[in-house]
Order: sequence, then C-alpha cells, then structure tokens
Amino acid sequence: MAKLKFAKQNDFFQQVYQLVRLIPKGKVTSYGAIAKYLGSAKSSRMVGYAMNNSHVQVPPVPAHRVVNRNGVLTGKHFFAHQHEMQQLLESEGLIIENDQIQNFSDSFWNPSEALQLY
DNA sequence: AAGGTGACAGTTT
DNA sequence: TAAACTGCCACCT
Repeated sequence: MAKLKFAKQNDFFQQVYQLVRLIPKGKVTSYGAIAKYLGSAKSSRMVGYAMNNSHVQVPPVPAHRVVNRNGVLTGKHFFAHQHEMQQLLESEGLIIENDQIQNFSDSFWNPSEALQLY
C-alpha cells in the first residue's frame, strides 16, 4: 500500500543531487562536468533542469556551487533572491564580479578527478 | 502518449 | 573577435 511518490525521480536527478552535495565548500563545478561524470555529457542542460527541484530535495542541495562552463552564475535567477547565489559563494571565499566567478579555473572542482574514477 | 522545454555546450557565421 | 544557431537528452505537462 501507500506507494512512495517521491521514488519517481531516482535515475538522473538523484545522481545529480548527490554529486552536487559532494562539492566541497569554496569550490564550484559546471553542469557539463556533472553530466559527463554521470555518463551523459550531452545532458548538461538536464543537470540544470534538475536543480529546479533541488530546493525541495532533502538534504538541501548546494545549487549555488554549480555554474556554467564560463563560470557565470546563470542560475542565480532561480534563487529566492537574485543575489543570494552570489552572496553564498562569496561567503565561501569566492570572488564574483559581474555575475562571473573570478579565478574560476582555480576554484573549479572536477568530480571525475576528485572522486578519482578508477 | 506525444510533444515541448531547458540553471548547457560546442560549432558555425 | 564576438554573437548567434543548433544539437542534445532526460524531464514535464
């Protein structure tokens, strides 16, 4: 009885959420890197799409640590307050200017390398 | 059930 | 050089 409705999105989204939760504080990654790590390099758009439900996920997903390939805070508009994403990143020691992360390459966190895929 | 969508990325003009 | 177009694939209505 009582089927669990939230067991629906178990495939891609959950993997994305888990991976995003593994991003260390002060580090950021890109949608493409996540998609590639999950095996679907072409599904980078879907990664961002997954973040739409990130706010209802539990535990919460640090979506602010995910930006696009250019290091631009493209998803800031999806936060409660437009500057929330930037502020969160700044509180983690990152420098953001004109909605773009400075020294992005230096703060980039590559899941494939960090998790040391065998 | 089928079509439309998108918090991207890569290619072309 | 920068801007614009297309591909993409899993989710959503």
